[in-house]
Formats: sequence, structure tokens, C-alpha cells
Amino acid sequence: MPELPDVEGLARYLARYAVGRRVRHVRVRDAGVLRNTTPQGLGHALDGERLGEPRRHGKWLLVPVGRGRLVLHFGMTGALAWSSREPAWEEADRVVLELEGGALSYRSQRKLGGLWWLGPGEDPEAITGPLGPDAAGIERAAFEQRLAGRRGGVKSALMDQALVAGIGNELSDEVLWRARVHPRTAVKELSAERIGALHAALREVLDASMRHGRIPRAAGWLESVRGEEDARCPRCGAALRHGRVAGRTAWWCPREQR
DNA sequence: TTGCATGTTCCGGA
DNA sequence: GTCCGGAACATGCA
Repeated sequence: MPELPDVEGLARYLARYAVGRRVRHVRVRDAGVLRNTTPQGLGHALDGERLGEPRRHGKWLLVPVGRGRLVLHFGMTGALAWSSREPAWEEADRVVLELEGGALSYRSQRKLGGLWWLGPGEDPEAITGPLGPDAAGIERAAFEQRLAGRRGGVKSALMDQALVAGIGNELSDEVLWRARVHPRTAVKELSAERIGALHAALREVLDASMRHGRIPRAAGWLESVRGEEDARCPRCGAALRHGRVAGRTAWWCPREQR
């Protein structure tokens, strides 16, 4: 589930239920999701400390705890689950932070994401790798500047976290579809006007998606038909195409996106 | 059984 | 040396 809007939703969820609460115990049910620490190390870092306001950058979530930060990534199947009473945990609940008044679970089916501990003064990019400006709120000039000189295809560029942080496969398809740009278009073939259209589409798609907490599946969105057997373009009705682009399944309208 | 899935990382070729 | 694209990763489902 998590691309930028989903992670934003998780940040709000964490802020609503867990911020300000003190950690009583860290229960690691599957140490396979701990990336740079151990159950003991994480417990030592978190026990007795309060969770601070989370900060999101792209698809990454950083939660101040004590003097350091808990760094979360959700991969393709991660989520958070809060319970104010003793819950029946699921198999996919890998790490449970038992807090005052409830428990917060890091849940992940495929374990492609994980948890990191970032000590005081350490640079998050040591964990996240280089990240471009957050896709929500990037200005047009910055967007243009970061695309300048890029050699490959536009879909691949949009999904490159070092270029702009937060765009994944489905968001990139949605943005390209809205801007009427074919996903295999080379970046260097894009006119300034089309880059402007891409930027405008990015802003519109992210604004609405942030409000919904995910890409809306409403009428007028590619997401509403993406993956369907006989998917048709919500604007023009043409049969949608799909295929591998930049290593992922892309969906596009062959009539409007050339 | 095989292929596919919204994530990142790693390696080889351009 | 840098950049880009595809394979690999872990797990479950159609």
C-alpha cells in the first residue's frame, strides 16, 4: 500500500494515537525487520522514552524517540496498527511498541521495509540513501532543475527517490496519465511545456491523494480502473495498455499518451 | 506451478 | 567515474 500519500496517512495515524506516549516495552516478534539494530539494542534505545512528532520525507518516516530517531520504511505491504487494549496480534505484526495506554504495531507481510535506529546527530541519509525534495510541495523550478540532464525514461526518473522523493509505480502512472505523457518518453525529449504539465499533474495528484490518504479510486482517476481486465481510459474511453516500463507494470492510454 | 505485486538495493552495461 | 535499467529480495495470492 505505501507510496507517499499512504505514508502521510500513517504519519498522521501515529501522531494521533502514539505521540507523547512513553515506551514500556519493545516486543520484537520477527527480528528480520530490524535493519541496523537488534531486539536488545532497540529495547535499550526506546525503553522509557516518549515518541515525538513524526516527520515524513518521501516514503520514509522518522520518529524522534529520546535523543535519537526511529526510522521506518513500509516496503510494499507495511502499515501501522494501534490498539488501546491487549490485541490479538497477527502474523504480520513484526514489532510491537507497548506504550502507556496502548500498543503500536509495525505490520508488514512481505518484510521489504524495516526499522532502523538513528542515534543522536546521525544523518538520516546514511539509512535512506540520497533523497530528492519531497514530491508533495516541490516547486516547478526545482522539478525542472532536477530533471535537467537526465538521460533515461520519464517514468524511471519520476520513481527515482534521489530525484524526487515519494513517487512509486502507481503514482507515477497517475501523474503521467494526467499530464498525457507516455511513460517511455525520454526525459530529454520533453519540452518545457510538457515538464510544466507534469509538474502541475504531480501537484494535483498529490494534493488530492494526501487528503484521501491514498490515490483516490474515484471517477476520473486512472487508479479507479488500473488492473482491470478491460480497463478503459476514464477520460476518452480508449482501451488502456499496460506493459513493463522501468521494471514495473505501467498503465497508460495509447490515444492520449504518446 | 507460475507469475505477479504499490518497496529498495545491487550489479552490469552504456 | 557516473548513470540507468533490470534482477534480486520475502511472502502470499490468483
